[in-house]
Amino acid sequence: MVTIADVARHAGVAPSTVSYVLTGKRSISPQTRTKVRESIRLLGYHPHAGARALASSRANVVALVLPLRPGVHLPVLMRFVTAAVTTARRYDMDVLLVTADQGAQGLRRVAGSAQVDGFLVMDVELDDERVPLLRQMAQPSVLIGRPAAAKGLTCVDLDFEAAGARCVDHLADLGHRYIGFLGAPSVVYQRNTGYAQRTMAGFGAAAMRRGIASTAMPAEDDYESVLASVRSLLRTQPAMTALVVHNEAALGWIAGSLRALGRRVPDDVAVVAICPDELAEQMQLTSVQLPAEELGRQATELLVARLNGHPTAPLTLLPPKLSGRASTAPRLRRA
Amino acid sequence: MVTIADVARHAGVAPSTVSYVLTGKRSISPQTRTKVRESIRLLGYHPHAGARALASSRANVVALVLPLRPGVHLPVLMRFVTAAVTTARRYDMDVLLVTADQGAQGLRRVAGSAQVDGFLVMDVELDDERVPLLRQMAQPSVLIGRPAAAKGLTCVDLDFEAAGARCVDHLADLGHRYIGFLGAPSVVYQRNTGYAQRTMAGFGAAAMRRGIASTAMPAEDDYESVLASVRSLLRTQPAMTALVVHNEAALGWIAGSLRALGRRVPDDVAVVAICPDELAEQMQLTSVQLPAEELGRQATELLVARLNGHPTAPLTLLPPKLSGRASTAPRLRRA
DNA sequence: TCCGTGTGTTGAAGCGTTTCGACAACATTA
DNA sequence: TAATGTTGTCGAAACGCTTCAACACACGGA
Repeated sequence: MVTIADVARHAGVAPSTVSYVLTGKRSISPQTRTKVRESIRLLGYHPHAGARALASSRANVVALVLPLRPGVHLPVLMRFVTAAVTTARRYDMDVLLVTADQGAQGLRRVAGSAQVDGFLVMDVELDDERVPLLRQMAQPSVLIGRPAAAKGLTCVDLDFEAAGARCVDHLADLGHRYIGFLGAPSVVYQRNTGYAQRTMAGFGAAAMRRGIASTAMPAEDDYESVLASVRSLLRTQPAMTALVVHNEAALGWIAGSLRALGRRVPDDVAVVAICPDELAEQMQLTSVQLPAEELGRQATELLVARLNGHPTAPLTLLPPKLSGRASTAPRLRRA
Repeated sequence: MVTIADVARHAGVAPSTVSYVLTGKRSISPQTRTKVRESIRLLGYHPHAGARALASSRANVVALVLPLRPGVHLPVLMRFVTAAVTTARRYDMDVLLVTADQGAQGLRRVAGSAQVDGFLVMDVELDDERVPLLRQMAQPSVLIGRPAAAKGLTCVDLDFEAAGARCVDHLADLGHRYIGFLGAPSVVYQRNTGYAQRTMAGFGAAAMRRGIASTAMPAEDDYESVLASVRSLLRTQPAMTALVVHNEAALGWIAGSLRALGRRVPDDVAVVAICPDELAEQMQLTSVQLPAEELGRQATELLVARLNGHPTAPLTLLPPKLSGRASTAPRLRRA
């Protein structure tokens, strides 16, 4: 293995000088710098990560804590992962994978052994067992999602309340007066999942604000129950001309269910989804995006900032973005 | 930070003794061992990963090189990842994520800095640019899939030839004499993708062996072209009573296409898929499993074996397993 | 009694970095 | 001219662990 001493000898300088060239923590004359750089290139030198970690107490690795439990939408997850890895690499950091099944136990181990400098935690629940642990750890962490007690933590999330409201506003602007909401499976609400409840709340409040009648139903993820939920919505509110859907698994059956009940999209019923843009694009649905990449990138950047001692806002909420597509397109001229 | 010296002092022994208790590389008396263990617990000691890596030249981390490019089936990928992480943890190793977009460059960096002890490489192509690099690296690697030049490498793969053959045998045993094969999109074959070609080869050879007429078509992943492919198969071979499908994206449209062409599954046409078991279960298709977990586990175990200096077979082929389901179920009594 | 043998423990020397204080050499100011 | 910065480089001391050679001790056999 090529060591820093080899490089130093080859370049005719002291090892510390090589180190300073590498880290840039002291000024080095241009001549020396290029000389050292050349030696590094020639010898194919790579600093030993362990030695570096030991001496600097910085591993240049962040832990990515992934759920991997049933019910997570994998395409979204992977986009997040990609974004996190890419962003981390931009700051010369690597990513260590910690799966959630290792639990708090795993976090403690990884943190205790100084293997990582910080944590990126995905899929946080409202009262997550890991949250108290994260708070008392030496390493900083950034959470995707918002636990109930977010005090002292850094969180990144889509502003789901605003997302719910944005759907209503869009539809209201198009002239709709009776709007339905098709939500996640009811277990999700029972579990006290933050984003689902926040979306509902935002939707409801916006509807009230705009003087619009709203009706909401949960939906399971098979065709039969989607159909049942939609039927129930239409029965409750026969004048309904628009539907907001916050349920990725149900999306595929919405159009079919409506058609089965004699309504066409978008002529009889407009549809707005809250889902990854890719999915909406594929089905040509107007949608509020679930910006996985953006969340991943921002979370990683916040973590890096904290690692460098910069203060960060405790909560970063991404504003929702709506993309108009065919499922609400030609509604401007309605009564 | 609690160091090994703190533990040693607390337990009244030398630091080296603590180290030996931890690693088990020398015999330690039961009394001393429990005493040390107790101190470790009490003080909450975790060995510093960097220091350990430096001293032992073992990082206890394996790199997982993931594709993350379009076209990979994510559910399968994630199952593989989970299996790899879980298995690695069983051997006290962690997993560093390296995405393929970092390319050979990334491999070199990670390897050079001694950050990892070995590589787990997924989604290997027939002539992969990383293969020559892997061969000359100090750290061992295990590949999922088989490059053309596998010499000097350790590979794990499903025996796709046998999988193709297994489908034919199953159908032949049920009495089918005219069988169709619906493959991946044609680009996949153009790309020289190993598993696709091997499956085809196995299918064809088995059909010849059993004296069965076979017809094959590629299929793109939208409904229209699946329908077109199926129609083309039926036109070429009107007596066809069974179909082998090696195309995950097409699976959802098979039954529909057949119905559109006036054939019911399984009464008129039996269907066997080659895909993850979960998918097949969901659609009630007889299938040859794509054992993601098993591949991940085996690959990791092979890597660990190599790390410990044990010799390993250059190629591990998992035998295909067929699960009978409704799509071929009641065919035993056919003419 | 002395010698080998085996078992359990220790001290010290690394492992390859970073970083701190020191120190020349030179530039700036009083 | 002397005092005071500045800039670029160096030497050496950490960092926390593993591991090797060495040692103390108890044991059974000659």
